[in-house]
Amino acid sequence: MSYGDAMNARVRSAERRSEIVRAALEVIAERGYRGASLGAVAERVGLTQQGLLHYFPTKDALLVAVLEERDQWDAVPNPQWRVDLLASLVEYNAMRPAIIQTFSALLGESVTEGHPARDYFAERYTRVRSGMAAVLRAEYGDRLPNGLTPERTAPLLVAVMDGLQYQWLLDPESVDMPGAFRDFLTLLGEEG
Amino acid sequence: MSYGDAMNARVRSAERRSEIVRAALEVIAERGYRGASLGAVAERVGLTQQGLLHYFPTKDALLVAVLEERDQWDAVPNPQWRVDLLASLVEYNAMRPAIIQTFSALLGESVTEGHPARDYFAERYTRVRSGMAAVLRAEYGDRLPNGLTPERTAPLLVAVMDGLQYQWLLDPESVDMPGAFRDFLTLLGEEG
DNA sequence: ATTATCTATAGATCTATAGATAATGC
DNA sequence: ATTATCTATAGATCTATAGATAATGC
Repeated sequence: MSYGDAMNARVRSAERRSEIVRAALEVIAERGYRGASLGAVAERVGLTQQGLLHYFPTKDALLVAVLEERDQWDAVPNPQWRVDLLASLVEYNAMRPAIIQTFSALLGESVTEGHPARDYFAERYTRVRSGMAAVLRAEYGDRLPNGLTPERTAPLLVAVMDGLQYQWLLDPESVDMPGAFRDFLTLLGEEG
Repeated sequence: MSYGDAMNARVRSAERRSEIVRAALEVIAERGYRGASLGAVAERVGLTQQGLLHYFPTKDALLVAVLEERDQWDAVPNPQWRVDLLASLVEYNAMRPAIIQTFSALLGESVTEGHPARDYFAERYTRVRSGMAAVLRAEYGDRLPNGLTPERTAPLLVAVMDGLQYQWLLDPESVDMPGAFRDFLTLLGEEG
């Protein structure tokens, strides 16, 4: 008996769902959310579009699953982190263009009106900024060497990460994303 | 006779085209490029969708006009600029959420495969980075006070501008975009 | 003549619903 | 019984082409 035979229905269904989510990540990377069709996602997992709707009853439900997946994949920073771990994260990201492309495309779309991912990103950035502030405080205390507070530095840190991703996705040959990010960290760590 | 009567056909046609481009900017801000329909743009200028196609024969042709408009509106930085002019530019942007939203949405979409604005953005960032490097060199010489070269600092400067725009669009109450950008400039200007 | 605009419409999509059929699990 | 999947299809869009009509300009 194969491994597959030993699985019960619940497990198999969960696996199918995560297969579908993975396929959705790919299709969104290629075409954005609005441009991604259920049919294209379904085709990638060998289902018809209607078969896919058995697992996710609407297109928005599938997007929710994609966003939840992300929250698992890269947790919001916690104060245990140190700044040099962020540099490693950026290096790791540089090896996964597809996933970065998915979320960069979604972030861009999310600023348009009534976009289903808008609240998700707004809330996520609130959390990420305060998580980053905590990381900075744990590392430097209430003042960074350059004189700024952790709370004022956090949005800059996040902005640099996101902004570099766009430049890098558009022109990976010309933009050394991890190197540029380390340069930014150097700026933070120096005495003002 | 009214002003309108004095205009010749060429002028009137050019005005119509720029009305359409303005409407397209709005609709793209609301729905992105893929989500923007020609019909929605046409409606805003009191035309049918087919009437609009008289001025721009395809949807992509309209996008090209939108991108050209932008190049006029905010020219690529030139070395005459000083760093504090950039801070004013960011303050100016903070008064124009709609236009920032248009181009943030387009930038996000542009990283998806075969997007018609992709080459535009890739080339634009190449120009903007080298323009920014020139601005920084004019201000600081070959080394910034913090020790980085203008060429290594330019991508960071651009990333901060873009990244802050997303955070600010998603949550304008919580993000002081111009203030954060000035903080970043402080970081650049301090002795390392 | 040329320009501006309209109606009609072809041809592609896309999401979602309805309902059938086959396979799986208590 | 429930779960997985399919076919058929309604109902909305969307872009673009064809061709008519009205208005404008040499």
